[in-house]
Amino acid sequence: MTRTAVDTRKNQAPRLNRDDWLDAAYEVVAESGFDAVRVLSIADTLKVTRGSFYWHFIDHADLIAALLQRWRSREIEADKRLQADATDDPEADLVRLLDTALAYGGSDLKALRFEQALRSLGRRDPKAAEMLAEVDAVRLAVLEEKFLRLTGDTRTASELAALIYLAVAGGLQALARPGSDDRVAAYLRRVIADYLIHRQTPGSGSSLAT
Amino acid sequence: MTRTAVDTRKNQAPRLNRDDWLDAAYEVVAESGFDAVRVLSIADTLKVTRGSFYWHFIDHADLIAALLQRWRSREIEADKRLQADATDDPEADLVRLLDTALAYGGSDLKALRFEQALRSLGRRDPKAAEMLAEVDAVRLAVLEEKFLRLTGDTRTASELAALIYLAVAGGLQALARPGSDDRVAAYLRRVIADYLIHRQTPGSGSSLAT
DNA sequence: AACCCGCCATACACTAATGTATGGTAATAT
DNA sequence: ATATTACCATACATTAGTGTATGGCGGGTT
Repeated sequence: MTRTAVDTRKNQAPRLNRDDWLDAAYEVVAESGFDAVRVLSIADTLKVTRGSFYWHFIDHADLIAALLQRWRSREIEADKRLQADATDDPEADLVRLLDTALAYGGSDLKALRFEQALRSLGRRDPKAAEMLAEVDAVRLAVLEEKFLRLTGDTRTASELAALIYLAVAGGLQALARPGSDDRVAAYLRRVIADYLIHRQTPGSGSSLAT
Repeated sequence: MTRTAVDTRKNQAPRLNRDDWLDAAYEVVAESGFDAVRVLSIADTLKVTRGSFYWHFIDHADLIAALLQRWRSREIEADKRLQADATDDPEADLVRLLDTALAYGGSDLKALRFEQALRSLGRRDPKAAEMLAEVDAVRLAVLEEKFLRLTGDTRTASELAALIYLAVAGGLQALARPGSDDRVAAYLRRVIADYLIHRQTPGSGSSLAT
């Protein structure tokens, strides 16, 4: 939302670039969904007119498409970084991945809501659906590899990977709701870790009902 | 989408009632979300003008509110029916609930997409969020009761109930995507049943990768 | 100093969508 | 038969939003 462009013009508001508009649109999507992206209202928040928009973008569709592409490339980049942090303990790696995903819901709530809005869009827009499938596949592959090294069985690995991904997806959906606090995230983290990663009856940790 | 009102007018299109409009709006929501609900376009599909709409509804907001309320009452009713079908075998009941939920995604895809759209709306609209929380609580209570009788432990029951609910929510999200077939539903059904209800390493059933 | 270019403002045309006011018509009640 | 009611059509006013055409202005270039 802050204008990132370096600008040498003295005592004047810095001029905008394409990313500034994308950042602002990102905010709107995270808060109100893709259908709420209005060129005019974004221009207002950026303190410019639509003349700026139609300089940086062809039209409204161009903005949405650029937003989707930027999201995909960033997500795939993030996944590569996660894979680089792998250790020789797949179980610990899985817990770490789980923590990242759920903290993703705690700290970077904006990114979470953006993805939820994107999934909502994916039910109508084939391009969005395709990008979601792509990113999902990359994430699933990471989980699958960990579970394979953990269990030794291909099918069990793919099933546990799918299951934990679904549970986290459902959990993040719950976390995206306004009013859910950090205790919910902690609860989810422990339950998923106990039942799906360690796969044993939980013995420690705090319940939600305290 | 078909006009349900009985009408004695000879050789003429039957006139509409409030529910006919709600049905048509329901379709739109399931296909394109709440933001796509347009009075004019619905009037077109119903082969009437907006004069009809503003007879049955105060305004656009009235339509949305009525749609939400009808959904809630129907969901709670459905839940009561499910509870009435309970047997003395909680494990079998759980599997049956799971089947219903996932077939819900297979057969009544419309209802599934409507709920997804509603969850998307719930992130902005407090009324929608409240209704979702209400229905979620009712569903969770059913699951929890089954798991309690199955495991004997209160905390384990609540945790397993939450986990299965999240997994199903995530699974339904995957099922709502265009292009997912029945094999996905069957896969989810077996994986969730094996790992969360029976809680044992799966031995039978078909993998997705065939 | 004149010029050009990147970025934005302004004004206009156009479309889509909501809501309102009013009249019409078939069925029903009186 | 007339009146009333329920339901809908028509026409209008209004607003919001997109896109386009053009002009302006600062800043770097030659």
